[in-house]
Amino acid sequence: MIEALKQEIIRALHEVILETYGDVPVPRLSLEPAPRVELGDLSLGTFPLAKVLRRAPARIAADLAGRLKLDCVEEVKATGPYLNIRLHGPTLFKSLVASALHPDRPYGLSDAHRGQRVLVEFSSPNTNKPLHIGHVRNIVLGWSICRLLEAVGYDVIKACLVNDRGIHICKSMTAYRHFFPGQTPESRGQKGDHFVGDCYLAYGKALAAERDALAARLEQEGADPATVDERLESESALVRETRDMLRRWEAGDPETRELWRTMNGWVYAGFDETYRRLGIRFDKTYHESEIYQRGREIVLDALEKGRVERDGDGSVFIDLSHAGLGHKVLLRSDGTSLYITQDIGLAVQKWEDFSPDRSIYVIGNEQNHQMKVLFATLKTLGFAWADGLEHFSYGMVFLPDGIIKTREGNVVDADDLMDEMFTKAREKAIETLAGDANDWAGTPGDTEIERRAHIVALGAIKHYMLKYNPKKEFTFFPEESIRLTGDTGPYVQYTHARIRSILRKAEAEGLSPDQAEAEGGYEALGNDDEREVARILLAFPAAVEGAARSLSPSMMAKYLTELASAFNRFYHDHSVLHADTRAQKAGRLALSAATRTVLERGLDLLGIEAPEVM
RNA sequence: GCGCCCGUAGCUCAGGUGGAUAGAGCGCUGGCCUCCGAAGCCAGAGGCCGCAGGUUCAAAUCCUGCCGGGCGUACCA
Repeated sequence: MIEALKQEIIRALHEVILETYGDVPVPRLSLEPAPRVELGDLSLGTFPLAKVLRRAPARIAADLAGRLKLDCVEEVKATGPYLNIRLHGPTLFKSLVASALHPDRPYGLSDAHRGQRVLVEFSSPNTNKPLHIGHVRNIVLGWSICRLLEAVGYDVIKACLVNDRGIHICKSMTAYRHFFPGQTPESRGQKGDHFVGDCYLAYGKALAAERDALAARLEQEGADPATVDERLESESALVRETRDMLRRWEAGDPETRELWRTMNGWVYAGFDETYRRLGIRFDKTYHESEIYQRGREIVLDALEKGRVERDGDGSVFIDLSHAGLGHKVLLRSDGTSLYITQDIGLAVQKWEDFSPDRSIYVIGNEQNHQMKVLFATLKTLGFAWADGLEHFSYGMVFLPDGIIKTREGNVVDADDLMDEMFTKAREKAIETLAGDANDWAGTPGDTEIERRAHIVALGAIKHYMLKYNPKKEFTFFPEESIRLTGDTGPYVQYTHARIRSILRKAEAEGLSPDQAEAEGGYEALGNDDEREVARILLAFPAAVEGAARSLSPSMMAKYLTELASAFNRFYHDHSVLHADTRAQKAGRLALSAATRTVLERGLDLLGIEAPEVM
């Protein structure tokens, strides 16, 4: 196995160091993939050694290069401060393929965190409008970090919080009564979440009209125009009605609750459909309406215990000045709760439900400060587990003409995006099918074409959302998001499908990857393109570990593009099935099969499907 | 004002805890389908890594200042 091989080399290096420099404290040695094939397969930077030995790095590399001798090592070269190791070809390919194709121990996955539990909260939509690309980035990131954490052994709970109560849904409800009475998603032939979203937009539009009228009146009366919003708040019938709606909801008014349940039900049906298309599911869904009272009780309890204080006006606040965060109000002077109040309740609820070692919030960086305040509050309230809370902060999604404004409907809707991408992928699939030179089994019917188009469409969208550093905000360019060529999901998927195609053809010839050893295939491998593929395959476990540790799907996306690119170069220049000898054929087939499993596994860590054909 | 984040090729971005000639995609120019699927491959042009100092044997990477952008700084959600 490849890991054993690396360990063997590290052990040998260790010995050589002791032989050469006497009894010195040797730092942990880590072998990294060499940056370029010409240099070798693995590299050891001698900088840490230089520190301990107080010798020039280049000198150390030269000393060690002359002494390291192992059967599995073909050549050791010192290049400046680096020790570059070229492995014995057949040994390298053989152990690599054996690792990659091992049926019981999935290559690249580890159980380093076996027995540890992590809860990841993501998506967390409001129920007054459909999901847009901002949510999609959140969802796709959340899903991928879950997969990455699972890949290193964590027991992962995928959780979602639905903000199903509050003033926002009351706005949609108010607008529904006024402008869409008696209508339903069915009567309108519309997804439920889209219908409720239209209600919300209608509310915004009606309010804007009232505002314009009021502004005109104020101007006529010669009043200060700066007071428009203030006056609107107090004079608008619509605003009054909405606030009244919220009050009645809290009081449990049956009619209000009934409308709320109905409209939320429409939204959930719509969300479920969108999640289904995205291939997302949650282990646990929390509803704000079910836990918001919980936070209130916790705060009142803390008040009794003297951990928080009551201000002169009746509001309850916590002093976080020890954390440099000043005071934070936790209950309004009228006794009602704030957003942070339910956040406290939710945090406690999550702990009681799952007691996770880590609890990750996938939330935009606009809430960095609020998250800091929440964590500090929980810590100050005496919850020791608050140390395990993490904010996975990602950058906002912008549109080419600025930030997303849901209130104005300036959004790219998640469903629309998937529709558009699907249409494009479908056209491409039909075009490919019409061409010659492919081995599509039989004549795929419409449903089969659509199944493939769906896989590619989602691959494109997810990869586009994941390939950028999550910390940075990114601008969503519609043309780029639906691209099928270049550094995209379909590029990696295509490579996978091509390998599948080769494997199918080989199978038809009675050839399978596991014949490589018997056929002497590993001895037949070794050109630069093959070694380049091997060099990258070698780096997969480290890529998974690194991406999981830094919660960085973009690292994995980058890795997969590199692997796919190296493989494309390889099989473009070296035919697998038309190789010169049977041994070469068998060796290349095995290398291809190994690449395929890594591509599939890597794509899975991004939440992307690896298609058999495209 | 204060806090956090960002500024790398025409455009969009990579460049884990400083280290081997600064990379990729798109776009542009020019090649490759009697050859395992051209959603592919190859070549070329294109960069005072925002500016100025500093630390270091070594800085795109660390420190300071400045310039330019983003997001926060609610008894909103």
